Amino acid sequence: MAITRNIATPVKDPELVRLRREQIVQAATKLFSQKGYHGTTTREIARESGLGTGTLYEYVNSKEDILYLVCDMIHSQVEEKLLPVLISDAKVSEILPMVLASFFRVIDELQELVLLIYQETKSLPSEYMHYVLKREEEISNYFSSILHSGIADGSFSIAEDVVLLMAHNITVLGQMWAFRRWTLHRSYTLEAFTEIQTSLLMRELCGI
Amino acid sequence: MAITRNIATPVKDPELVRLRREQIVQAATKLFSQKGYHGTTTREIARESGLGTGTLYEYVNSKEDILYLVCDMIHSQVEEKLLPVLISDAKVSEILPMVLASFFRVIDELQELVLLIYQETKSLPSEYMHYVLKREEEISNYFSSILHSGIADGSFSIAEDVVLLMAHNITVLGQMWAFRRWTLHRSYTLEAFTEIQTSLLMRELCGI
Amino acid sequence: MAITRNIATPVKDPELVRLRREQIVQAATKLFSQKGYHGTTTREIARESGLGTGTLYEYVNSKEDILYLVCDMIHSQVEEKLLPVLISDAKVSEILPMVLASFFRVIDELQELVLLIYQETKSLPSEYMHYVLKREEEISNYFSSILHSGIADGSFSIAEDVVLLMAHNITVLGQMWAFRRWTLHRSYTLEAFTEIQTSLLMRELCGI
Amino acid sequence: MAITRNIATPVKDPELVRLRREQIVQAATKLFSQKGYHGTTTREIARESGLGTGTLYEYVNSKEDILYLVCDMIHSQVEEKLLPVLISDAKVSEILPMVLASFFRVIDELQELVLLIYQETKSLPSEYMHYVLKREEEISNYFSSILHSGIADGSFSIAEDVVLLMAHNITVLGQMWAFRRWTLHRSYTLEAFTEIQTSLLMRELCGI
DNA sequence: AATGAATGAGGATTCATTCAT
DNA sequence: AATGAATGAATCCTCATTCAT
Repeated sequence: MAITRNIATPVKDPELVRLRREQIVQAATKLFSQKGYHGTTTREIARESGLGTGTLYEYVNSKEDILYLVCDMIHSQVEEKLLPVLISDAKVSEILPMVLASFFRVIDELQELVLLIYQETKSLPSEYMHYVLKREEEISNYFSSILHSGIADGSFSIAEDVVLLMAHNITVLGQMWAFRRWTLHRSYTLEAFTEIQTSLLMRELCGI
Repeated sequence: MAITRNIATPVKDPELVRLRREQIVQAATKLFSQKGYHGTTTREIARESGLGTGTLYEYVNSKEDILYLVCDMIHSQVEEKLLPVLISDAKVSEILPMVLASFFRVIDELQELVLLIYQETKSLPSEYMHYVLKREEEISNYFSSILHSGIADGSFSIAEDVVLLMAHNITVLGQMWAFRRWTLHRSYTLEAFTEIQTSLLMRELCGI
Repeated sequence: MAITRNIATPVKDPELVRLRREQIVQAATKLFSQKGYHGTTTREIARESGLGTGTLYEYVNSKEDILYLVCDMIHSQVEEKLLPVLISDAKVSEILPMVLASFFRVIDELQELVLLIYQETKSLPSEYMHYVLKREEEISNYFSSILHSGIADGSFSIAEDVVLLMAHNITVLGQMWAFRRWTLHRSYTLEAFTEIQTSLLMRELCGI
Repeated sequence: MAITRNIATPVKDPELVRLRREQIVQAATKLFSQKGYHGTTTREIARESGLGTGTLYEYVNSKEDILYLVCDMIHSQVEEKLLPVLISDAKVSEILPMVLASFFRVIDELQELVLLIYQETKSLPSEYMHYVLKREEEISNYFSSILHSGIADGSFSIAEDVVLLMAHNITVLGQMWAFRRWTLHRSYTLEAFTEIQTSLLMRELCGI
């Protein structure tokens, strides 16, 4: 379960808080994607959320809070789409390609948001950054654990100390589909991209 | 030869322009790395450059110009450090590891700057972005051409249509050393990182 | 009914908008008269209006907007003072002297403002200028219609194609009382000025 | 002979000063006409003059000096074109229409400049304004003296105390051709304008 | 709980003028 | 006498945040 930073609010009803923050995050996500964090004003976020300028600040203490909530939400979405596949009880060597395919598909669907995270994380105050990076790391961890299982059952022939790096490689190569899209989409479909990356990875893992 | 966007200036002596812009870029690079593009004021850049507020604007037309110059300079530095190795006339299968080592070393040295590019390119107006992305692509192209040679002389056994993607993979995995440093540097030294990435790559390339 | 350019504002209560803009216009009018448009800063206008710097910009989008509002208001004042006389149902040959007297009196009262319009209209962006010139023309039109009636009922013996020019002459000779005041006020009282101009005009009109 | 304010210069050769100031005034006149006084920078004036930024300030002490020189030059041009006609020794009643025709023609030729004076005189510091207004008044004086002669020889039947005002009227109605041109030129040619204004004036003067 | 008007610190940019060469 | 690089005070405008209603 992901650790999430608490954000203070004077509003008592927690369900209402959840609802309003959802409105805010949805609006902010849209605007940040279009115009960037710095290019978006809190007024715009309020309007897009359907809230008053003041109301926004009942549910959030600063613009940075909003960015944090957005980042948090994006990670949740990635995880949410990834988890079902991870739980499957197929053989490891079969799971990995499936997970990769899901992962790349998620990235493809959430392109704008992945981009957003890459570009705006550094705008967060460092205390928030901690949380966001933690979430980011969790994704790598999924791949790590698959790799470990694969080594354990003999499917993969790589050294233990390579695992961590490979997990990062996978994560970053997936995200690359979002942040290098202008170039990559010209030459590859998502399917081609997925197939090539998967087969390259299998060559690394199986030495074939 | 890199195409570079011309930036208008009323100053006539081109040598002086070069000199002052160097001061400006150096100051801006430092400040942007520390506080981000949006977190840095033009006044700070001027002061750090040792110029008056007005003088800054004799050499640059906007804050965005400065960011562009910074990006441009960073790419130049990467290329400058990369080129000597690329020119070497060793066998392709020997060149690649050398190039990788150089590339990763450059990234390591210019960490802050690579990070900077990743985070701030999107703050450029689109006309500038064009140039910056072009430069970025040139780096991938170096790797592409090495891969092509390797295929040609039989050193590498990969399909032609995989080349482009692999070149991007290499570029991004290198840059990852900068933008995931907080995690990676905890577990790997630059040397270990280089060695693992190289060997993984050779497995992909040679099918061993 | 005068067409007036709409100026966007985020403030919702139209009555408040009216009130605040009135404050702003009053302050700006005073300052522009004293120091000219370019010599007045937006901060000064804000302070003189009793508003914060930021508040000013809730009711106005630029300094040019303020100038526009000032011009608009001046024309409204001139018209407001002129209309009662125009509506009177006296004979045309009697109305004209009355209208002239009113017109010159208005100019005398609003001297500074008339001057202001003459000097600063050209500082408006062309889209605004359109509106201001339209308003200006309306004043000439009042005189035109009086002259036409006079011709129709035989009071005035001038050709139809002279009417327009005479209307302009009247307008400009009136405004002259404001923009040549330094010289004229030395030699004539408003009453003398009015009497002479009126009698000269009647000679033109009646050929006497 | 017009009194002209002296402007200090470190340059010794008076002929050179005259030459350079001519360049400056010509450049400034063009630019002020196009973009207004405030919209024109001293740098632009220097460039258009073919001088260096610094050189400009060898011949002029401030931007206001330039405006003054421009105003002065415009008045000289008006006078220069007007004088030949004034000297003529025809009968007064014949001279006036000729003078009017010349005056209106000059205004027509120098439209932009007349406009310029109207709009920018107030930008002058008050000490300069004095001189400019004096020059302006001289033009009225020409008309005054013609009117006086006409009264003296019985051509005109108007009271002495009307003369001054009529002289101003004439001046302003002429200038109107420049500053109301957008409206007037739509309805009248210069010739028609001249003819109507002249005949209206003769009605005033001769009571016919 | 909701609102939106009010605020002022802060930021990018301009430009008349100076002065060393 | 000519130059043009250097300057910083000044300006318009923005926007995150607050607070009275």
